[in-house]
Amino acid sequence: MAGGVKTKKIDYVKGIIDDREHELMRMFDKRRGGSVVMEYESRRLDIADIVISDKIGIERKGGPDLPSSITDNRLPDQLSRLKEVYEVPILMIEGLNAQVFKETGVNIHSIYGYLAKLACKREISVFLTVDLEHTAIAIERLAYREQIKKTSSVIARSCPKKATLMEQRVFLIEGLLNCGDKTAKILIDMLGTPANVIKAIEQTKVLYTSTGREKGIEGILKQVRIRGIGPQFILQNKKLLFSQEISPNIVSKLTKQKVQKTLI
Amino acid sequence: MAGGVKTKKIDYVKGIIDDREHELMRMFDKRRGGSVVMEYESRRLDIADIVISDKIGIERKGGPDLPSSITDNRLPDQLSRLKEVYEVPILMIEGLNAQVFKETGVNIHSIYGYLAKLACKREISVFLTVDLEHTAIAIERLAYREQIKKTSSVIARSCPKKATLMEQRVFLIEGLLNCGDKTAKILIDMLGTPANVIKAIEQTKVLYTSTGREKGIEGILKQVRIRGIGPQFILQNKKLLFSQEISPNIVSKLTKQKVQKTLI
DNA sequence: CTGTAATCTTTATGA
DNA sequence: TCATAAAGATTACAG
Repeated sequence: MAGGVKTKKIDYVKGIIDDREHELMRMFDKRRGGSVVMEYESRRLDIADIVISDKIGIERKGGPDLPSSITDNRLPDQLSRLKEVYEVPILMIEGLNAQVFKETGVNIHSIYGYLAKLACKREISVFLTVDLEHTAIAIERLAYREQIKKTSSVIARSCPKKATLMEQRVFLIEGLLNCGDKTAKILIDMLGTPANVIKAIEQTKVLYTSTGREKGIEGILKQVRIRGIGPQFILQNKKLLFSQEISPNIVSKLTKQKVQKTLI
Repeated sequence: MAGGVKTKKIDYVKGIIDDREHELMRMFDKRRGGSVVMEYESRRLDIADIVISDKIGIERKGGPDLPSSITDNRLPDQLSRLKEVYEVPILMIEGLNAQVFKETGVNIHSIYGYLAKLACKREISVFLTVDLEHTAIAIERLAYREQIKKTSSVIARSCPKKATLMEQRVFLIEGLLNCGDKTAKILIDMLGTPANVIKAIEQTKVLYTSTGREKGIEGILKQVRIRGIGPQFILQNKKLLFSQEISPNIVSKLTKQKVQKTLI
């Protein structure tokens, strides 16, 4: 191992930083060498301080600067523009501590009142960091999540390799919408295999009243009388399993079409 | 003004506080006399630490406690319950400072990684305070806003999106054997829908050498050239999806056969 | 949640 | 065809 060229894995993320944010850029430079490195582009930005993707725009606000920027209405203005442009607008507050409140003569109530408003309206995500370095780390993490990790990984679905076949099947079917282990177990048990469960969902029809409201279901799954399997279950999972309406884009469209065409 | 009985205007707000939050209650007691006084009720709460209305539930987390509660999955659990019950779930982080990070052995990246996730998903509001007193102030402000001011407080429920359809699909396909988020994402992307992935697995054959060793695969998935999809992947998942060789027994065999027979 | 190490699978290469 | 090594992905575990 000694002398070996054991290469550590490095992920590169991109971002655009307002050209006035000198310290932040220096900090990113300094942090090169970590497991995630930020390859930023410096540019004059009107709306945000840092942009990570089309969706995510960040307004960075130093703790000492926060109170005054609230009272003179600068921050609310910036944020209202931010939220109009970015789907995920983030206010990043850096280094807010007791000291800050001591020094500024601003009424504490106005500051927390404003933060309370943000929390209630839920239009902006508030992100707090301790100091400049942590701000950089936080931005790296946001970029990593947005650019590298992408797939939700909402719950890391690690099905133990040593599980029985039945357990693995239940686990798979649990991935359906509105389906916990209980429902999954019964479905597998009734229909035999996961493939049959899929097929059953495909072949089950939703019945409507004359006014267009869902009335019930018709088909195989009607006979499986368990709570939780009704029109909603069928509709949602049909969409999940079969709907073609989405346009993903990792691979070239041509290759994709070629591959999909070979499916019978 | 001197000697006059000019009564200061006082607003009274109400809240329910978990009976284990002693310091917080003491702090509210101490603050009586301010322009907003909290008339709290102490009660054992299961899912929040402070409740301000049927809409707003607050989970209070001390800075020093934050890192560990993330790594052992306590916080994610608490928050997921919180957001199920309250329309406006709030995580209140108190006294997060440099000291805190020094003391815990937890990786900084983990903490900001989790906060980044919260910010991106926008399911809960994060509220930061400097210390206990400020936590009390913040809660007063929230309550004031909700109970007294009332104006337009309630959220626009902007993006209720729990997860995108794509994420749900990846989640489902991850249930296959030897399939993590990477492989799942590519499969969905290539084949369009989960149903197509299943179909593709069904239609892919495993090739053997004359001596009976697995040589490769033939079919649609051959064209999806990614590491991780070979004979093993096909064999294991075919068994998972299609093999009928198992006999579970929740339901009577007769019913089961009747149901399965109706599948085309 | 992140980092790292261990394990497994496919793929490329050489005999 | 077999054997081995390299590359990539997933799983398990610790902090």
